[in-house]
Amino acid sequence: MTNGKEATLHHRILSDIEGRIVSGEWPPGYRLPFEVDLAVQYGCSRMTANKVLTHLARAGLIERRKKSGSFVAQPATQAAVLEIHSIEAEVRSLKLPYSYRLEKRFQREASPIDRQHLELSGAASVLDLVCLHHAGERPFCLEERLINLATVPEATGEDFSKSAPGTWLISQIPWSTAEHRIYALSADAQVSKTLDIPRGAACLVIERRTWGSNGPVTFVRFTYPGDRHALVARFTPGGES
Amino acid sequence: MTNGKEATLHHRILSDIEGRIVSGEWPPGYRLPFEVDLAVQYGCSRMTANKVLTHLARAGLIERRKKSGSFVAQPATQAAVLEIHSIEAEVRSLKLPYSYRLEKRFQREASPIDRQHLELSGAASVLDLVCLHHAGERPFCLEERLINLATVPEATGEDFSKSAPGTWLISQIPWSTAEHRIYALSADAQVSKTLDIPRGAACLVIERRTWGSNGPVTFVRFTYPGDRHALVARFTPGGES
DNA sequence: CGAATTATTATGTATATACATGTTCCTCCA
DNA sequence: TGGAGGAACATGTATATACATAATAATTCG
Repeated sequence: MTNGKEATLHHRILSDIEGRIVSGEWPPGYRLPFEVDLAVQYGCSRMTANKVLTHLARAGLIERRKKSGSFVAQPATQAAVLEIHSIEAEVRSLKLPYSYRLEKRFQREASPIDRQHLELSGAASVLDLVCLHHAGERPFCLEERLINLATVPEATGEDFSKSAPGTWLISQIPWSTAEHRIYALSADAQVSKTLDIPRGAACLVIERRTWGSNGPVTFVRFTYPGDRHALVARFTPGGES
Repeated sequence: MTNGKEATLHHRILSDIEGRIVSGEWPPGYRLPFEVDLAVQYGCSRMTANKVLTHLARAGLIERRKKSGSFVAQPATQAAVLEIHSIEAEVRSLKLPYSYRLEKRFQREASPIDRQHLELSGAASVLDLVCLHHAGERPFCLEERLINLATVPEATGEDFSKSAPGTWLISQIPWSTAEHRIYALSADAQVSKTLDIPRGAACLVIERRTWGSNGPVTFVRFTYPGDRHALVARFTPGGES
């Protein structure tokens, strides 16, 4: 990862061009040399140059147009990568003992609000869970979750009293599409009591909607005491780390 | 973009394999067929199969090990992509009139706190800006910014009274690395007055540190009234949109 | 029997080649 | 003059080939 030096031709050319772009030597809109010219310049075949340019295009650094050539792209919207770990991992990275408790567990027909959260159109059964994650003695995060039993019927047989539903779900639906909404909220009576924070204290709320290949899987809202937690997102031009 | 159908061999193979992985047919840890076998199976050359697997590896769906083969990866940490637009674009997407006002502008030697924010070790001059972004009549976002004059000396000549420093900086340093910290905070006296919200109201705070190829560029803190703003982040297994 | 050596295997990188495809530009003819 | 048609061009995709590299399996020898 420290990347002592990947001395392949591919990497050399790639990082050279990348360097020229991020340094501003080749500003947005600049037309870079044609594939054949790059090939001559770096003493490689066109295929290799093509691969590098394809790579850069996929990374969003350049745009390619037939006949016209390849151009340095305009960095339109900053796209930062938000890594979302499991809560247990988060707590442990703070070097605090982690514990988990299931507060409530209902199985019921989806209410209109449930259907809205899960983006369901018709009737469906859902599992409604409320869990509390602790870091040491103090509550760390409140988790309110809906599981769509149409796509994850196996959830009926799980009681989630010992381990959090998030980790169990990943074993069931390993690869899923997700959409997150992040906002701030003042703790109401319920939240302030559950999280043991003053009423009105700022909380960071993360809502996540998850889809598998068979449709909506789960909706979850994490509520964190705002002064005890922060999300971190990163962006590097080339991608990679 | 709607992707009517990219009927290239590459795309066919790619989406086929991707489908098997996200559907769970090939679960995490599963060893997929060797390149030569895939080549036979799809009636293509090994080079083409290799390209597809390389693509999948870059997208993080598989891991490759020499001699052993390629394996479906464990989706360790959910990595969602957070698209951060300019504030003007944000406001306009809400169909509200946007306006901008510069509140303060200082040039000074970096204080210890400035240096900490910009991750500077030695002495340096900085530009300290406070701006207010409005949506319609109401304050939408408070921007507190430090600009490192060592890397962006041109900023001295800009007064930022008409347009926000963010957009100007992008024209100076188009490609930059950035790190974001997102958290919730209760409005103190200062913030509540500036944003015209009750004291103690929850705010969403986004701090961004930016580096160019010549070092630290800027540090900025955006403070949003929490009930009026949310961030959205997405994740799709293959990447792409 | 066990350690060192060698062979095998699958991926990694690079090249030369071929043809397809979408643009642009130029030419030629009505 | 203007527009249809085609040549030129740059990228896109695919193949066959070659050799490098890393990891494992097999073999050899002290």
